[in-house]
Amino acid sequence: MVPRAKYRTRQREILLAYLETVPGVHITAGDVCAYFRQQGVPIGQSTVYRQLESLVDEGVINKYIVDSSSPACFEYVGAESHEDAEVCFHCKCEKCGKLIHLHCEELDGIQAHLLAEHQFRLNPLRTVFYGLCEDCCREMQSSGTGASL
Amino acid sequence: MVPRAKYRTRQREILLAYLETVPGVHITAGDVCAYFRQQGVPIGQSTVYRQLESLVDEGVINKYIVDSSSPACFEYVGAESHEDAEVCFHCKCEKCGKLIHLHCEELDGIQAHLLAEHQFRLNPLRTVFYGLCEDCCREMQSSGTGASL
DNA sequence: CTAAGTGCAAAATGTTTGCATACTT
DNA sequence: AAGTATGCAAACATTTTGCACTTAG
Repeated sequence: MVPRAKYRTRQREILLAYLETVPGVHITAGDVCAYFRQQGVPIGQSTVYRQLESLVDEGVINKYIVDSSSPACFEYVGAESHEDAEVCFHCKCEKCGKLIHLHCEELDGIQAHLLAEHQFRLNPLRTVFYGLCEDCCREMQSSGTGASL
Repeated sequence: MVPRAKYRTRQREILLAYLETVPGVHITAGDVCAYFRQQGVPIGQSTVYRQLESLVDEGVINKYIVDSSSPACFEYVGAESHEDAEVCFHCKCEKCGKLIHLHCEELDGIQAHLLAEHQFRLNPLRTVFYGLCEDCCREMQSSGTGASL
Protein backbone atom coordinates (compact mmCIF):
# COMPACT_ATOMS: atom_id res chain seq x y z
CA MET A 1 0.00 0.00 0.00
CA VAL A 2 1.15 3.46 -0.91
CA PRO A 3 1.39 6.23 1.65
CA ARG A 4 -0.95 9.16 1.41
CA ALA A 5 0.18 12.21 -0.46
CA LYS A 6 1.42 14.94 1.79
CA TYR A 7 2.39 17.60 -0.68
CA ARG A 8 0.30 19.34 -3.28
CA THR A 9 2.56 19.01 -6.23
CA ARG A 10 1.94 20.39 -9.66
CA GLN A 11 1.60 16.90 -11.09
CA ARG A 12 -0.89 15.83 -8.47
CA GLU A 13 -3.04 18.87 -9.09
CA ILE A 14 -2.98 18.37 -12.82
CA LEU A 15 -3.84 14.72 -12.49
CA LEU A 16 -6.65 15.45 -10.08
CA ALA A 17 -7.98 18.23 -12.24
CA TYR A 18 -8.10 15.89 -15.16
CA LEU A 19 -9.78 13.10 -13.25
CA GLU A 20 -12.45 15.49 -12.05
CA THR A 21 -13.41 16.23 -15.62
CA VAL A 22 -14.25 12.59 -16.20
CA PRO A 23 -16.25 11.47 -13.17
CA GLY A 24 -17.72 8.04 -13.48
CA VAL A 25 -15.56 7.28 -16.45
CA HIS A 26 -13.17 4.38 -16.23
CA ILE A 27 -9.68 5.06 -17.41
CA THR A 28 -6.48 3.14 -17.10
CA ALA A 29 -3.11 4.42 -15.97
CA GLY A 30 -2.02 4.06 -19.56
CA ASP A 31 -4.90 6.21 -20.74
CA VAL A 32 -3.87 8.93 -18.35
CA CYS A 33 -0.26 8.80 -19.48
CA ALA A 34 -1.27 8.84 -23.11
CA TYR A 35 -3.54 11.79 -22.54
CA PHE A 36 -0.87 13.86 -20.87
CA ARG A 37 1.69 12.90 -23.45
CA GLN A 38 -0.64 13.91 -26.22
CA GLN A 39 -1.41 17.17 -24.43
CA GLY A 40 2.27 17.86 -24.06
CA VAL A 41 1.98 17.81 -20.28
CA PRO A 42 5.18 16.31 -18.92
CA ILE A 43 4.28 13.82 -16.22
CA GLY A 44 6.23 10.62 -15.81
CA GLN A 45 4.38 7.36 -15.81
CA SER A 46 5.71 6.32 -12.47
CA THR A 47 4.27 9.49 -11.04
CA VAL A 48 0.93 8.68 -12.58
CA TYR A 49 0.98 5.23 -11.08
CA ARG A 50 2.09 6.47 -7.72
CA GLN A 51 -0.41 9.27 -7.53
CA LEU A 52 -3.24 7.09 -8.71
CA GLU A 53 -2.41 4.64 -5.99
CA SER A 54 -2.37 7.42 -3.45
CA LEU A 55 -5.70 8.71 -4.61
CA VAL A 56 -7.16 5.25 -4.34
CA ASP A 57 -5.78 5.07 -0.86
CA GLU A 58 -7.48 8.33 -0.02
CA GLY A 59 -10.76 7.22 -1.49
CA VAL A 60 -10.79 9.96 -4.08
CA ILE A 61 -10.80 7.49 -6.91
CA ASN A 62 -11.79 3.88 -7.21
CA LYS A 63 -9.70 1.18 -8.69
CA TYR A 64 -11.34 -1.61 -10.59
CA ILE A 65 -9.73 -4.82 -11.61
CA VAL A 66 -11.79 -6.66 -14.12
CA ASP A 67 -9.44 -9.05 -15.84
CA SER A 68 -5.97 -10.25 -15.05
CA SER A 69 -4.78 -9.52 -18.55
CA SER A 70 -6.12 -6.04 -18.83
CA PRO A 71 -5.06 -2.95 -16.98
CA ALA A 72 -6.71 -1.67 -13.85
CA CYS A 73 -9.32 1.04 -14.29
CA PHE A 74 -9.63 4.16 -12.21
CA GLU A 75 -12.66 6.30 -11.65
CA TYR A 76 -13.12 9.62 -9.96
CA VAL A 77 -15.55 9.43 -7.08
CA GLY A 78 -14.18 12.22 -4.93
CA ALA A 79 -17.43 13.90 -4.01
CA GLU A 80 -19.03 10.79 -2.61
CA SER A 81 -16.17 9.65 -0.53
CA HIS A 82 -15.93 12.93 1.31
CA GLU A 83 -19.54 13.32 2.35
CA ASP A 84 -20.33 10.91 5.11
CA ALA A 85 -24.08 11.18 4.79
CA GLU A 86 -25.35 8.54 2.41
CA VAL A 87 -23.35 5.45 1.99
CA CYS A 88 -23.97 3.85 -1.31
CA PHE A 89 -22.77 0.72 -2.93
CA HIS A 90 -21.58 0.34 -6.45
CA CYS A 91 -22.42 -2.33 -8.91
CA LYS A 92 -20.35 -2.45 -11.98
CA CYS A 93 -21.35 -4.30 -15.10
CA GLU A 94 -18.48 -6.35 -16.39
CA LYS A 95 -19.87 -6.27 -19.87
CA CYS A 96 -20.96 -2.72 -20.66
CA GLY A 97 -19.04 -1.03 -17.88
CA LYS A 98 -22.09 0.67 -16.50
CA LEU A 99 -21.77 1.74 -12.90
CA ILE A 100 -24.85 1.53 -10.74
CA HIS A 101 -25.17 3.36 -7.45
CA LEU A 102 -27.25 1.56 -4.90
CA HIS A 103 -28.92 2.73 -1.73
CA CYS A 104 -30.34 -0.18 0.14
CA GLU A 105 -30.79 -1.12 3.78
CA GLU A 106 -30.34 -4.76 3.01
CA LEU A 107 -26.90 -4.13 1.70
CA ASP A 108 -26.09 -2.05 4.71
CA GLY A 109 -26.74 -5.17 6.70
CA ILE A 110 -23.73 -6.73 5.08
CA GLN A 111 -21.61 -4.28 6.91
CA ALA A 112 -23.01 -5.29 10.25
CA HIS A 113 -22.76 -8.95 9.37
CA LEU A 114 -19.17 -8.79 8.26
CA LEU A 115 -18.26 -6.98 11.44
CA ALA A 116 -20.18 -9.23 13.79
CA GLU A 117 -19.49 -12.59 12.24
CA HIS A 118 -16.22 -12.10 10.48
CA GLN A 119 -14.59 -9.28 12.37
CA PHE A 120 -14.17 -7.38 9.16
CA ARG A 121 -14.89 -3.68 9.00
CA LEU A 122 -16.21 -3.14 5.53
CA ASN A 123 -15.47 0.02 3.66
CA PRO A 124 -18.40 0.44 1.29
CA LEU A 125 -16.79 3.29 -0.53
CA ARG A 126 -14.23 1.03 -1.98
CA THR A 127 -16.24 -2.08 -2.42
CA VAL A 128 -17.65 -2.78 -5.81
CA PHE A 129 -19.97 -5.55 -6.79
CA TYR A 130 -19.09 -6.94 -10.16
CA GLY A 131 -21.53 -8.72 -12.34
CA LEU A 132 -24.01 -8.25 -15.12
CA CYS A 133 -26.55 -5.47 -15.31
CA GLU A 134 -30.11 -6.09 -16.32
CA ASP A 135 -29.63 -5.18 -19.95
CA CYS A 136 -26.51 -7.20 -20.49
CA CYS A 137 -27.98 -10.08 -18.59
CA ARG A 138 -30.98 -10.21 -20.88
CA GLU A 139 -28.86 -9.71 -23.91
CA MET A 140 -26.67 -12.62 -22.94
CA GLN A 141 -29.57 -14.96 -22.41
CA SER A 142 -31.12 -14.17 -25.73
CA SER A 143 -27.86 -14.55 -27.57
CA GLY A 144 -27.73 -18.09 -26.29
CA THR A 145 -24.39 -17.77 -24.58
CA GLY A 146 -25.28 -20.02 -21.74
CA ALA A 147 -22.91 -18.24 -19.44
CA SER A 148 -25.07 -18.12 -16.39
CA LEU A 149 -22.43 -17.40 -13.82
CA MET B 1 -11.42 -16.90 -24.03
CA VAL B 2 -9.77 -20.21 -24.59
CA PRO B 3 -11.49 -23.05 -26.41
CA ARG B 4 -12.51 -26.10 -24.47
CA ALA B 5 -10.12 -28.96 -24.29
CA LYS B 6 -10.97 -31.72 -26.69
CA TYR B 7 -8.29 -34.25 -25.95
CA ARG B 8 -7.43 -35.97 -22.72
CA THR B 9 -3.75 -35.45 -22.63
CA ARG B 10 -1.36 -36.69 -20.03
CA GLN B 11 -0.67 -33.15 -18.85
CA ARG B 12 -4.30 -32.31 -18.51
CA GLU B 13 -4.94 -35.41 -16.43
CA ILE B 14 -1.99 -34.76 -14.19
CA LEU B 15 -3.03 -31.16 -13.67
CA LEU B 16 -6.60 -32.12 -12.95
CA ALA B 17 -5.51 -34.88 -10.61
CA TYR B 18 -3.43 -32.40 -8.68
CA LEU B 19 -6.15 -29.79 -8.51
CA GLU B 20 -8.55 -32.37 -7.15
CA THR B 21 -6.28 -32.96 -4.21
CA VAL B 22 -6.57 -29.35 -3.14
CA PRO B 23 -10.25 -28.48 -3.40
CA GLY B 24 -11.14 -25.10 -2.02
CA VAL B 25 -7.53 -24.06 -1.92
CA HIS B 26 -6.45 -21.04 -3.85
CA ILE B 27 -3.39 -21.52 -5.95
CA THR B 28 -1.81 -19.51 -8.68
CA ALA B 29 -0.57 -20.70 -12.03
CA GLY B 30 2.91 -20.12 -10.70
CA ASP B 31 2.22 -22.32 -7.71
CA VAL B 32 1.16 -25.10 -10.00
CA CYS B 33 4.24 -24.76 -12.16
CA ALA B 34 6.49 -24.68 -9.12
CA TYR B 35 4.85 -27.76 -7.68
CA PHE B 36 5.32 -29.79 -10.84
CA ARG B 37 8.85 -28.60 -11.28
CA GLN B 38 9.66 -29.56 -7.72
CA GLN B 39 8.00 -32.94 -8.24
CA GLY B 40 10.01 -33.49 -11.36
CA VAL B 41 6.87 -33.65 -13.46
CA PRO B 42 7.66 -32.08 -16.80
CA ILE B 43 4.82 -29.74 -17.76
CA GLY B 44 5.48 -26.48 -19.50
CA GLN B 45 4.13 -23.31 -18.04
CA SER B 46 2.24 -22.39 -21.16
CA THR B 47 0.45 -25.68 -20.91
CA VAL B 48 -0.45 -24.93 -17.34
CA TYR B 49 -1.82 -21.54 -18.29
CA ARG B 50 -3.71 -22.90 -21.24
CA GLN B 51 -5.20 -25.81 -19.38
CA LEU B 52 -6.17 -23.69 -16.42
CA GLU B 53 -7.97 -21.32 -18.72
CA SER B 54 -9.75 -24.22 -20.34
CA LEU B 55 -10.79 -25.59 -17.00
CA VAL B 56 -12.15 -22.21 -15.98
CA ASP B 57 -14.06 -22.13 -19.19
CA GLU B 58 -15.51 -25.52 -18.38
CA GLY B 59 -16.43 -24.50 -14.88
CA VAL B 60 -14.19 -27.08 -13.28
CA ILE B 61 -12.17 -24.48 -11.50
CA ASN B 62 -12.78 -20.90 -10.46
CA LYS B 63 -10.53 -18.02 -11.25
CA TYR B 64 -10.21 -15.15 -8.84
CA ILE B 65 -8.72 -11.83 -9.71
CA VAL B 66 -8.14 -9.75 -6.67
CA ASP B 67 -5.37 -7.34 -7.29
CA SER B 68 -3.74 -6.12 -10.43
CA SER B 69 -0.30 -6.74 -9.05
CA SER B 70 -0.82 -10.24 -7.85
CA PRO B 71 -1.46 -13.36 -9.85
CA ALA B 72 -4.86 -14.82 -10.46
CA CYS B 73 -5.94 -17.59 -8.12
CA PHE B 74 -7.54 -20.83 -9.16
CA GLU B 75 -9.64 -23.14 -7.10
CA TYR B 76 -10.98 -26.57 -7.82
CA VAL B 77 -14.73 -26.75 -7.54
CA GLY B 78 -15.45 -30.05 -9.20
CA ALA B 79 -16.51 -31.24 -12.57
CA GLU B 80 -20.21 -31.60 -11.88
CA SER B 81 -21.01 -28.46 -10.01
CA HIS B 82 -21.42 -25.82 -12.62
CA GLU B 83 -24.39 -23.76 -11.54
CA ASP B 84 -24.15 -24.31 -7.83
CA ALA B 85 -20.41 -24.24 -7.57
CA GLU B 86 -19.28 -23.27 -4.14
CA VAL B 87 -18.03 -19.80 -4.52
CA CYS B 88 -16.38 -17.85 -1.83
CA PHE B 89 -16.15 -14.18 -1.22
CA HIS B 90 -13.01 -12.24 -0.59
CA CYS B 91 -12.29 -9.62 1.95
CA LYS B 92 -9.20 -7.61 1.42
CA CYS B 93 -7.64 -5.57 4.18
CA GLU B 94 -6.83 -2.12 2.96
CA LYS B 95 -4.15 -1.75 5.56
CA CYS B 96 -2.11 -4.93 5.64
CA GLY B 97 -3.31 -6.28 2.31
CA LYS B 98 -4.34 -9.57 3.81
CA LEU B 99 -6.84 -11.53 1.77
CA ILE B 100 -9.54 -13.41 3.59
CA HIS B 101 -11.56 -16.10 1.92
CA LEU B 102 -15.08 -16.23 3.20
CA HIS B 103 -17.70 -18.87 2.79
CA CYS B 104 -20.98 -17.86 4.30
CA GLU B 105 -24.63 -18.45 3.48
CA GLU B 106 -25.53 -14.99 4.62
CA LEU B 107 -23.29 -13.53 2.00
CA ASP B 108 -24.73 -15.84 -0.58
CA GLY B 109 -27.99 -14.14 0.11
CA ILE B 110 -26.58 -10.95 -1.29
CA GLN B 111 -26.49 -12.59 -4.64
CA ALA B 112 -30.16 -13.43 -4.50
CA HIS B 113 -31.01 -10.00 -3.20
CA LEU B 114 -29.14 -8.14 -5.87
CA LEU B 115 -30.78 -10.23 -8.51
CA ALA B 116 -34.30 -9.98 -7.13
CA GLU B 117 -34.32 -6.38 -6.03
CA HIS B 118 -31.82 -4.74 -8.27
CA GLN B 119 -31.76 -6.93 -11.34
CA PHE B 120 -28.04 -7.31 -10.97
CA ARG B 121 -26.39 -10.67 -11.47
CA LEU B 122 -23.49 -10.63 -9.08
CA ASN B 123 -20.26 -12.31 -9.99
CA PRO B 124 -18.69 -13.25 -6.68
CA LEU B 125 -15.49 -14.27 -8.36
CA ARG B 126 -14.73 -10.70 -9.15
CA THR B 127 -16.18 -9.05 -6.14
CA VAL B 128 -13.95 -8.08 -3.30
CA PHE B 129 -14.96 -6.50 -0.03
CA TYR B 130 -12.52 -3.87 1.06
CA GLY B 131 -12.09 -2.88 4.63
CA LEU B 132 -10.08 -3.56 7.73
CA CYS B 133 -9.26 -6.98 9.06
CA GLU B 134 -9.56 -7.83 12.71
CA ASP B 135 -5.93 -7.26 13.50
CA CYS B 136 -5.62 -3.96 11.75
CA CYS B 137 -8.90 -2.84 13.17
CA ARG B 138 -7.76 -3.48 16.71
CA GLU B 139 -4.40 -2.00 16.02
CA MET B 140 -6.00 1.15 14.75
CA GLN B 141 -8.21 1.52 17.79
CA SER B 142 -5.41 1.07 20.24
CA SER B 143 -3.11 3.42 18.42
CA GLY B 144 -5.77 6.06 18.82
CA THR B 145 -6.01 6.77 15.14
CA GLY B 146 -9.66 7.58 15.36
CA ALA B 147 -10.25 6.42 11.85
CA SER B 148 -13.68 4.96 12.27
CA LEU B 149 -14.42 4.83 8.58
C1' DC C 1 16.52 22.62 5.40
C1' DT C 2 14.15 18.28 5.19
C1' DA C 3 11.06 15.13 3.88
C1' DA C 4 8.38 13.98 -0.03
C1' DG C 5 7.64 13.68 -4.85
C1' DT C 6 9.47 13.22 -9.61
C1' DG C 7 11.31 11.05 -13.74
C1' DC C 8 13.97 8.08 -16.12
C1' DA C 9 15.18 3.72 -17.38
C1' DA C 10 15.55 -0.77 -15.93
C1' DA C 11 13.58 -4.68 -13.47
C1' DA C 12 10.02 -7.50 -12.04
C1' DT C 13 5.82 -9.75 -12.74
C1' DG C 14 2.23 -12.35 -14.84
C1' DT C 15 0.48 -13.90 -19.00
C1' DT C 16 0.33 -14.81 -23.98
C1' DT C 17 2.13 -16.33 -28.41
C1' DG C 18 4.84 -18.31 -32.58
C1' DC C 19 6.24 -22.32 -34.14
C1' DA C 20 8.15 -26.82 -34.64
C1' DT C 21 7.26 -31.22 -32.50
C1' DA C 22 4.47 -34.83 -30.38
C1' DC C 23 0.26 -36.82 -29.27
C1' DT C 24 -4.97 -38.10 -29.38
C1' DT C 25 -8.65 -39.67 -31.73
C1' DA D 1 -4.16 -38.60 -41.31
C1' DA D 2 -6.00 -34.43 -39.28
C1' DG D 3 -6.51 -31.73 -35.88
C1' DT D 4 -5.14 -30.57 -31.27
C1' DA D 5 -1.92 -30.00 -27.45
C1' DT D 6 2.76 -29.31 -25.91
C1' DG D 7 7.02 -26.89 -24.76
C1' DC D 8 10.33 -23.75 -25.31
C1' DA D 9 11.71 -19.22 -25.58
C1' DA D 10 10.69 -14.91 -26.75
C1' DA D 11 7.23 -11.31 -26.74
C1' DC D 12 4.05 -8.64 -24.25
C1' DA D 13 1.75 -5.59 -21.16
C1' DT D 14 1.36 -3.69 -16.83
C1' DT D 15 3.21 -2.24 -12.77
C1' DT D 16 7.08 -1.47 -9.54
C1' DT D 17 11.62 0.09 -8.16
C1' DG D 18 16.48 2.25 -7.60
C1' DC D 19 18.44 6.39 -7.60
C1' DA D 20 19.77 11.05 -8.50
C1' DC D 21 17.32 15.33 -8.81
C1' DT D 22 13.69 18.68 -7.78
C1' DT D 23 10.26 20.73 -5.07
C1' DA D 24 6.81 21.84 -1.32
C1' DG D 25 6.25 23.12 3.20
